[in-house]
Amino acid sequence: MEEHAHLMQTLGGVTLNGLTPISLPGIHESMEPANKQEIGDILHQIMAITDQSLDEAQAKKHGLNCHRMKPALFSVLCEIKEKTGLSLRNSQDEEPPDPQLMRLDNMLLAEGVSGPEKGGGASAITIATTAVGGGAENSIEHSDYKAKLSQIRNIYHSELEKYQQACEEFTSHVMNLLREQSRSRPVSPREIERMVKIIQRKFSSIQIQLKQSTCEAVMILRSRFLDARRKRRNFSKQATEILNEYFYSHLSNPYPSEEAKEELARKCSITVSQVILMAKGSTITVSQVSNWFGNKRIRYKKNIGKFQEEANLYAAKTAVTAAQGQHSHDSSPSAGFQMKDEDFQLDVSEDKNNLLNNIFNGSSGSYSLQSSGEIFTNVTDLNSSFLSTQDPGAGQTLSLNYSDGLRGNPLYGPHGLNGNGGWSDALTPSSVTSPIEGTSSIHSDTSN
DNA sequence: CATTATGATTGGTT
DNA sequence: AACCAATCATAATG
Repeated sequence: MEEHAHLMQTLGGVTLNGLTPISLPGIHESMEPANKQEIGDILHQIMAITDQSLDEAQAKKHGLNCHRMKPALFSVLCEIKEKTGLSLRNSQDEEPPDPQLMRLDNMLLAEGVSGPEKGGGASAITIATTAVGGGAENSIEHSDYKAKLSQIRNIYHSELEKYQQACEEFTSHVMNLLREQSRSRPVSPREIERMVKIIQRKFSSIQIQLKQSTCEAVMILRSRFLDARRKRRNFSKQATEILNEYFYSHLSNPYPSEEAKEELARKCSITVSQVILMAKGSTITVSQVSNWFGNKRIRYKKNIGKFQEEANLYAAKTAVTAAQGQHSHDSSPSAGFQMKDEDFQLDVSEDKNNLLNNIFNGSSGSYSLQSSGEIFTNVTDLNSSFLSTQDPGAGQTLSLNYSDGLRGNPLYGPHGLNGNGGWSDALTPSSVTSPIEGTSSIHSDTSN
């Protein structure tokens, strides 16, 4: 234990038995061999200090504090400190608001993560969603999104709180420590302040990390949900079935009214949820129906030939549906709902022949062509199909280029399609007679 | 991995 | 406001 005393004495930088208080720079110069040994001991003790228990250290500290020379030593320390001029003027580095942090903050605020409580939390999202579609129907995804977002929010807040608490704790701890130390060494309030600042900076960097990862999470969530509008999910088979049925049965005027759209949407959704997946939230909205018809119209018009098969299929299908009770499957192999492709092809060629005959024999068919324009288009169609004219580049709406002859059957051609790139406003009554309900008559025609 | 199909978006038109 | 035409982006397909 004497060694302790020794240590303390020498640690003060002064030899307590000497009267010269300050001899720091020249400590070795005045060293005698005996002292060397002493120094070695001291160093050894210093090295071993970490192995000492807290109590031991505390005791030592206490010993130091109670040392009679302590005030003198303290003043010496003050002096040294003054001299070294470590006046820490570098504490004026007022942190500039860090653009990155501001960016993060802004974003978190905008996303409703760091903003006010849950109520208006998803304001940005609400705007985004309502701007997209009908705004009402995508409430499923929306609520899902909201749930996930509030989850992120909660995590964020709890983490943030944790950090803040830890920071506070640590800061007060350090301050206490410094205050305690200020008894044995000079610690200016400014120094404490600086220390606190350093701590806070450290913690704020952790916070930035938190904010960053939160932002990331939100972004991911966003791209998962909101930008899922860009993410295309194919409609179910049944849904496209229904839509196609409507489209081809109203081929002369494929513009469903608002009510019709609603009904279609409903039907599609119901069918979907009933048959395939109730969960997936695969409900089809009115705007989706509108999109579908928009796409369909334009794509149909653009390349009618490509859709002939489909057209015939659905026409036949609706015909069959319409003529349910009848026994009209005498020669027609396409009586079933799911007819095979070859059967269908056969049917098509047969139809074509019929049509050819009808046209070239003076159009004595049972279906009445509406206008000269229709005849024109039909004939053109046939010609092009026979000549196998391949001009896919022609974007003109008038040139109805068929990709191959077989599909060129204009039987269910665009009766209402005029040459100007739009469906002529075929009125409903006419459509009732010929192209739509006419499909049933056509069917009887083909089966004859 | 290239191509096609298809739902969604955008910008302009009527 | 509905629609068209072009375009985007992704799913399905070969």
